[in-house]
Amino acid sequence: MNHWLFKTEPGCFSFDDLKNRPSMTEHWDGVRNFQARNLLRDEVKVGDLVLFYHSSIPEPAVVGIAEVVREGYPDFTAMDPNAEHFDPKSSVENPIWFMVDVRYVETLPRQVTLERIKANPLLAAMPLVGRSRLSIQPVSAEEWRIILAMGGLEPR
DNA sequence: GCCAACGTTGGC
DNA sequence: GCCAACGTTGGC
Repeated sequence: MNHWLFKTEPGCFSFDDLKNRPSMTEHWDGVRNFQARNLLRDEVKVGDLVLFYHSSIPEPAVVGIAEVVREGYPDFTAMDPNAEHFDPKSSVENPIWFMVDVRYVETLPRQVTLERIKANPLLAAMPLVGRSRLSIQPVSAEEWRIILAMGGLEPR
């Protein structure tokens, strides 16, 4: 079982949006970066746990945990001319972009802000800290444990 | 709103 | 295959 960090702009799609879905699940669509695509297509598996990160806001932070409930399948929004992230090069025969489905698991009692993450030397290796713009990032078992503890949760 | 980082595109 | 131009991300 692997751990991940998924970035989203809460104005676009937030952790509360996920929680408030009747099924508490949602497609993670719209990823249009090859490195992130490769992770979604090949590495992210059912049962993997995800740190849900809010970016592009005054206080960027990890706000909760989600679980992968469906793995790597073609992102159909890439084939929809009316969708925001339509890509004419993608087709049913040759899908370029992939997505997974995630389900709400738990809200962190205390948000783990980027500021706190940067202040912790044990988290210095996270791509998040190094100005990476990667929207799907691997998280080590130790980083996972530390961030949950910083968020006020027991290890899981 | 600025700007640094960095991924993508396209001319050669 | 190089690299300059360009576009996007995302913290500040």
